[in-house]
Amino acid sequence: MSEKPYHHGALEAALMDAALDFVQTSGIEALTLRDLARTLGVSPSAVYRHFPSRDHLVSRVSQAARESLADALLEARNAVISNGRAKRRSVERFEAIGRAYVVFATQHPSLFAAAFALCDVPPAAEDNPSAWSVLVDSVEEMVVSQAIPASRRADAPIIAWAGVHGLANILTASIWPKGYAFDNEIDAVVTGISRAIS
Amino acid sequence: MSEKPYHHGALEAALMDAALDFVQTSGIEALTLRDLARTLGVSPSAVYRHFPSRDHLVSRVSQAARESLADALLEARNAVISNGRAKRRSVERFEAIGRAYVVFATQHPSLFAAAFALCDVPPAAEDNPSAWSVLVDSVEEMVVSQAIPASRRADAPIIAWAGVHGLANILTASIWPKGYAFDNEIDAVVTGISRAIS
DNA sequence: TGTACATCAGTGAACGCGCGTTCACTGATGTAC
DNA sequence: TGTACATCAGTGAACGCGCGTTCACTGATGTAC
Repeated sequence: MSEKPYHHGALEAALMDAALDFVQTSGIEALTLRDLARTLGVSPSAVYRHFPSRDHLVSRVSQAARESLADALLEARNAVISNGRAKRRSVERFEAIGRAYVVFATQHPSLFAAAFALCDVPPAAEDNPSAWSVLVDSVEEMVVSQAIPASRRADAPIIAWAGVHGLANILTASIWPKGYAFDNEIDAVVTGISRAIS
Repeated sequence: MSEKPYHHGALEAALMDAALDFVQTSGIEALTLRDLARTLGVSPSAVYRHFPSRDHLVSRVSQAARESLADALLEARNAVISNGRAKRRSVERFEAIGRAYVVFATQHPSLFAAAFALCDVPPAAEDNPSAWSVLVDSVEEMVVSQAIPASRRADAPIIAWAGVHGLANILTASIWPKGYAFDNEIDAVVTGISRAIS
């Protein structure tokens, strides 16, 4: 470690990394410019060279969280090795995305919450990759393979997203009703979604 | 207005009312003891006569929000006038609950968020009424009327809750994907749930 | 019914804290000739 | 290749702010006799 590690260095990237680290353990609401600067051994005002305000930083971090969720979905979808035909295969890929959505949320609850945190500053660019696009593409794949009827094309994405997003929130917000223990809530919801859109 | 409106008065109830009012417009995270006291014309320390800490107040407010959600569900369910038989009627009541859940969220987004806010202080009593109980009862009603198979009894509540909770969050968090406008997203999800559990 | 006293719901000043942001600045880096 | 200068990414002190909570207190209410 040099004494001036970021002078004319990659402070912006380091800020993003440190912010994401922090968010994973403490949540995005607790994210603080001063604490972040402290972590990197930099003065609070240095942050303003790279972000106009805390809100802009938060917006960027939130987007990064969304993109890493989307990455996880793509990875899970691409990992599916199906020995079925196109029809069966398209459904397996779709269900892999759904499962991955909930798994990501339970494994990184604070990151998941940050991804959908309310934010005054709109994102400067589109999400890349975008979880919504991954979902819509997957539905289209199922329509093409005739796994689901074309008439469900419009509604299937919102039905699917609502299901996994709801389960993800329920599981991560620790609002699970007491006395009810499901081992297979992910399976129940994902297969329920498949029935709903068939 | 007397000069000492709450001296030996109903400060606790007034605090809860004012807190719920505040939360509806500004969100529960922004709720502040000092601001609340200011609103009621009372000193900040007076609040400590009724709540050991801010977190305890927040916990109570969150529970009150959950209970008013449950009230809305019951009201919607009881308002259903069905001229069908028990089987059809039980489904109509079930779907009314689902719609009411999402409608409540869109009409009172901050209250809805407060209902499920993370909270260090656990509720002192059970929710009364409890939205989860309303849902479970409704599923049971459908099983008894043979609207859904008994084999779905265990999974139906979580499938249904996930669906409406997800849609409610998506609609109120203003994370709706741009370029997609649904008029009937509530219908799509509620009827999707019915298919999923049939 | 009146009085002495205990209880209890408030007051108001103070505490320590950490935040986001601004400002004048410094010193390293990059550039033109 | 060396030098003069502009640019730019940092520093560090300061600002105003409002928070949750504590404390010794006061004065109204309720109670026993």
